[in-house]
Amino acid sequence: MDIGLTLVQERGYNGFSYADIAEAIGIRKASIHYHFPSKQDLVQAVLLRYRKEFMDKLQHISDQPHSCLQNIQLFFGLYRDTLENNTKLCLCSMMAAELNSFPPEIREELNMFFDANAVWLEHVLDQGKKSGEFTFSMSAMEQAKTIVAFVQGAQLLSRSSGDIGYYDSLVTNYMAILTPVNLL
Amino acid sequence: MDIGLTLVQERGYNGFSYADIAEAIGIRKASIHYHFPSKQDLVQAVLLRYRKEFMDKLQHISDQPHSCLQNIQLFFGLYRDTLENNTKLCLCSMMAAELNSFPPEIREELNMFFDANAVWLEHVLDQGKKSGEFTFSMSAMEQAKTIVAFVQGAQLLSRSSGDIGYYDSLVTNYMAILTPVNLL
DNA sequence: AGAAATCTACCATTCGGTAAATATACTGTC
DNA sequence: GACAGTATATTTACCGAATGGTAGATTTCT
Repeated sequence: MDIGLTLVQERGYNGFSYADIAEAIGIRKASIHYHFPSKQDLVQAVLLRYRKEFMDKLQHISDQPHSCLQNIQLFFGLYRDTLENNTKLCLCSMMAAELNSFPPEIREELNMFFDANAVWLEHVLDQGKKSGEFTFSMSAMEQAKTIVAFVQGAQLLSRSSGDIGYYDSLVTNYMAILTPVNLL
Repeated sequence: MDIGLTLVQERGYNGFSYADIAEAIGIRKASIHYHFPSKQDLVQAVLLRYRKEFMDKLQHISDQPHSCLQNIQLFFGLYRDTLENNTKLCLCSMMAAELNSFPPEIREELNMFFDANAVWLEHVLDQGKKSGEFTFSMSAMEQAKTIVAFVQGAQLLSRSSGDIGYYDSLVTNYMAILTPVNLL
């Protein structure tokens, strides 16, 4: 599953095969089919685990006594880590690009991931707005969704540019949008 | 090339084959290989044309006597059109997702597309800032790059959600970020 | 007649997937 | 602790279909 995850993030669902995983592990294709009968079973299991682990990471951030500003920065940091680790993309944006290769169940999984991101951000944004750390005119949920869209796009463009500094710059600029001028 | 473009936008580079195009046209595979010897030749030609046509559309917008606000809205409209047309993605974000399937030449083409988007936006933003239509603290180019990242992510998430209203909502919110409060 | 385009008929390779044999690991019994 | 029985896992050896691609004959257009 680790290797499957990496391969989807790097090449996409249609860009790797059972043979690739088998070779990476040093095992035979059929052994993988024993655990994951079809490729979609595999990717679904990987997706489920990915989403759970990502949610745990968000929860872990929430559990720490951070400021709202720090929380958002740590959120962007999670997506930066993915990019930093061999310039991978978020599994879910990768799979969202290949959406038409998947059945409805998997599509719903993807939307659950994006929604969960937005809900987590909503809380942080709501708190931060009250504390004066953030300024935005729309609702916290609307701002949250905008950030999710932004971070996915930022990751995509940064990888394409071949420079993680591109991501950092984009995030810095979005943080400037979010925070009151006098706090910069 | 039309069909090739559509197929990449809908399924991705690794999600279609020469046979798919042949069937759609009602022609044989070999006939396509006559015009485009390899699949990468095909996609490169499609990409080149796509970029050129998109630049023409941007130029056409610039040529009209629009306000800067209208220009940005028409920009978002171009990406909306793609989404509206059978929920396709921008060719370049689709290919950027599958970046590792392509040689450096194609990767550079993709970055040229994104850069050109940013440069076009930069002009509009710069003008709009001076006219008071837009408010942002960073440079026009930085805001432009942020918008490019945002619009790509917005398209991806909207298609995943299966609701073009998702895109509209995201764009509306980003426009609120860009424009002074009193002008809303 | 000559050029351009399309055709038929292939090719080797890879794809996801399966059946059946074999090997490995665990478990209760004496 | 040795042993048999049983699940678990991995293997070999396939399968049919699809992949990108090619050679050469044939058709179509100018």
